[in-house]
Amino acid sequence: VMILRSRFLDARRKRRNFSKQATEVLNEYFYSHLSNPYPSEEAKEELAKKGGITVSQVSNWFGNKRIRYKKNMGKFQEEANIYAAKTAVDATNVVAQGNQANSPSTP
Amino acid sequence: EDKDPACPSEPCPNASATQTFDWMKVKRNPPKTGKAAEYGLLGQPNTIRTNFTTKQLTELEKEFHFNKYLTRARRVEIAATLELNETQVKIWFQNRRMKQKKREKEGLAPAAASRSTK
DNA sequence: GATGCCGATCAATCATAGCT
DNA sequence: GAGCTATGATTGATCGGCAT
Repeated sequence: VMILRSRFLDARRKRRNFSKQATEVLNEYFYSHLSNPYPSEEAKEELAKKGGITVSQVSNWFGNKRIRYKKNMGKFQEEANIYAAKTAVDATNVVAQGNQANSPSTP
Repeated sequence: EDKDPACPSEPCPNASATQTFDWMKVKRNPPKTGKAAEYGLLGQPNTIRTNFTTKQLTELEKEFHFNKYLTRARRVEIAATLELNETQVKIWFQNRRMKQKKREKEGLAPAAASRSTK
C-alpha cells in the first residue's frame, strides 16, 4: 500500500536556510561550549535575537547539530578549528581562575 | 578519568583533535514500543519508531480536540480501536499537548516585530 | 512504589536548498 | 536537469525530575 506517505501536512515545505549571521552566532556558541552545547532557555533567546530567528529554530539547530556532530565528528573538525580560534568563553565547567584565553582545551 | 590531554593549541597531526565529551557518547535505549517484540529472537522484531497511519492520526487528532487529557478508560478504548499500545496513545497525547503549547507560543508573534516586543 | 505529565532531547526521517 | 550532500523541521519515543 503506497498509501499517502506524503505528510501533506508538513510545514517543512519551503524551508529556508538561515542567514550567514544566524549560522555564525549559532556555531560560535556551539564550538565555544563544545563540552556542553546545551544552551539554557535564556541563552536560546539571546541567540535567537542575535540571529534573527525563533527560539524553536535555535533548539532545532542545536538538536540537529549535536546529533550530526557526534555522528561524524571528523567531518566537523575543520569547522571546529575555525570557530575555536574566535572563541574563548566557557561558562560550563568554570575551571576557576587561571585559564588562558588561548586554546579551548583544558590545561 | 577519560581525559585525553589532546593537543591544546596547534592543530596536531594526530587524527581527531577535539576531545570527546560525555554528551557525544550519549546513546538512547532503542524504542521498546514492540509488544509485538515477543518473538524477540531470530531477526530483530521491531524496536523501531512506529509509523502511525493516517487513520490513526486522524482519530487521535479528533479525540484530542475533544479532550486534551485522557482518562484511563478512554485510553484503553482508543488503544484498542486503533490497535496501539496504551503507552503509545499516552505518549501521543503528551507530545500533542507539547506541540499545542509550542504553537500557541509562537503563533503569537511570527514575523514582523516592529519594535522589540520585549 | 507505581504512574502520569512536563520539558528537553534523541534519533530517524522527510522535503527542500544548493552545489556539482 | 539528474544526483548527491547539507540542512531545517517534524515526530514517536526516551530521560530525568516532580507531583499525585
